[in-house]
Amino acid sequence: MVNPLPREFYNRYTLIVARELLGTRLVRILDGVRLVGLITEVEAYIGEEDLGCHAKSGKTKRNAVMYGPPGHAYVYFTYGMHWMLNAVTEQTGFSAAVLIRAIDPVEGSNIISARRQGRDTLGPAKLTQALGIDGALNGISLCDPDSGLWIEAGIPVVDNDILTGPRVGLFTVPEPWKSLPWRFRMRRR
DNA sequence: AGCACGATGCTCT
DNA sequence: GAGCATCGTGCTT
Repeated sequence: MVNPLPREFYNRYTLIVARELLGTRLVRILDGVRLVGLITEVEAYIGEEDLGCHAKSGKTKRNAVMYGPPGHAYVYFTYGMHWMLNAVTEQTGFSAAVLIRAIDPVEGSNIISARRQGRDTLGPAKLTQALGIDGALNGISLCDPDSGLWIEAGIPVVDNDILTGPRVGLFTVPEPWKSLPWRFRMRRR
């Protein structure tokens, strides 16, 4: 079954998309094998006004994908060794995205676990490493299965099972951006 | 369970 | 040259 969320899903206010991405299924075809994880934690990054967002200084070579159409993957490299996966949101020309921060493996768990050498997939760089996501996927469409990476509908998540809080790792970002509750995660069992 | 730290290289000023 | 939307290890409590 291959049924990616449609582009219109992503073409909405980023906080709505972020909230609704919780509980969806992140699907990766790696070496012909299907690896799937439930998305359990995300963060919203919204436009040039948001001083925590990569677009805060305008369009650059790195962040260009965020200015493009919604429903594409914005994958960037940081800390000298880590790849981060984002889903581009809102209309073309507006720079916004949702960072995928954690997944719960539900298909191909054995392979995911092996790729992680037994460690977890709760962290933005951990899940990209687990699923073999890197810069080669920057800019691909999340609405086209041929890309080898997409997001499908998953399980329903009620508000009561969601925790919000400030985004992680924005050490030098000024207020109020540093503390806005733009991180969403599913309550741990 | 929590904190400190080093790894490591790309991007933008 | 500074600054990173981080992770794993190793040490302390």
